Amino acid sequence: MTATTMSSKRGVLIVVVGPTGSGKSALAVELAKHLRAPIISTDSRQVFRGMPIGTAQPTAEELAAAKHYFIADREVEDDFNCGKFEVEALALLDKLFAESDYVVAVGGSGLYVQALCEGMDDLPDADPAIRESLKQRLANEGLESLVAELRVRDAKYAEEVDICNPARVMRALEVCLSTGRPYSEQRKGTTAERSFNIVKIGTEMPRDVLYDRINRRVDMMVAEGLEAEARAMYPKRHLNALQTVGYRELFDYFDGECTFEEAVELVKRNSRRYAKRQLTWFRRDPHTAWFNPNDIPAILAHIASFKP
RNA sequence: GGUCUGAUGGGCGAGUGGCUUAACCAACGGUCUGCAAAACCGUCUACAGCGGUUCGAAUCCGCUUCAGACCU
Repeated sequence: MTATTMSSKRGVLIVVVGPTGSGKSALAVELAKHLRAPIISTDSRQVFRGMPIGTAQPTAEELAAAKHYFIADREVEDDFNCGKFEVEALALLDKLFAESDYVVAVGGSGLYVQALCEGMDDLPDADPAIRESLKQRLANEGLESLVAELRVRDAKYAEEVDICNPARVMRALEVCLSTGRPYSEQRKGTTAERSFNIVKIGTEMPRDVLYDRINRRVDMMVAEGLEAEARAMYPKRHLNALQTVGYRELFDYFDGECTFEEAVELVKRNSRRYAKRQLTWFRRDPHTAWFNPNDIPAILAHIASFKP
């Protein structure tokens, strides 16, 4: 990014990414305090109310230290996705940058970060009726049937999708059906222009240290009352918001499918796997500079090179 | 000292001469454009050691080492 393009921008969005349990939230608060910046969350689960422990939402202390957005500000019944997030977050940033040179974004949802920084193509939300019928067909006719239809409606995309992945096949079909046009034709893959500069910071640490932190954090969640939180959500377990590590495993325990101890072990394992997937996602972005999350001076120095 | 049993990849655990990548778990790598903490894909070829029998041995025989059980 050149100095001339930078000078036309309104401010700097500091995007903190990294695997779960790597200290993103705490780092974000530190940066927010130093830069007098608000924080917006790029986490697909922390947006919901009623699940503060299992999703490791910022603590009351952290929330008091900086203004947070997209934290526990909607119900689990509400539809939310990366597309909605992009629209709402951009509108919010427009206001925030009117008052602050810096805004910090933190969260572990790679797709949300992508939506915020690169933008999503203009594709429709899922039509509930279409999605439901596709789910039925998947259950009744199998994935092959859906793949066959995709070949007819969008041969190009059928060639490149992972045809073993029902979620991808269904989404493509869903877009074809709701727009009457091939999915691949509408998927531009272009990177949106943003009115602010973006600095991406990744939190990095040795794998064994990370895993140890994750394991201990799960134990802490249990100590803080994860079970009761999950039990309160049990009646809503079919909602997408509850398809979340830390809850699904306890739902299985409530259903008598495993012991409590086994459920907790699974929460740990699935958190580790989630962390690994996050790393795979975030490592791919060459714009991310990786730091030890405790090395605030180095991180601030890096940010300073992107003055608004 | 003697007898017996066992020794399989990080773990568990099949497989008793000739497709076995056993399976599973963990771990690791990867994919990713509206359910993304989701949904997927891939990798990890071991048989305690040595020698022998055989066209061919994880599988049969002998010795060695180790572990366990039992006997004196």
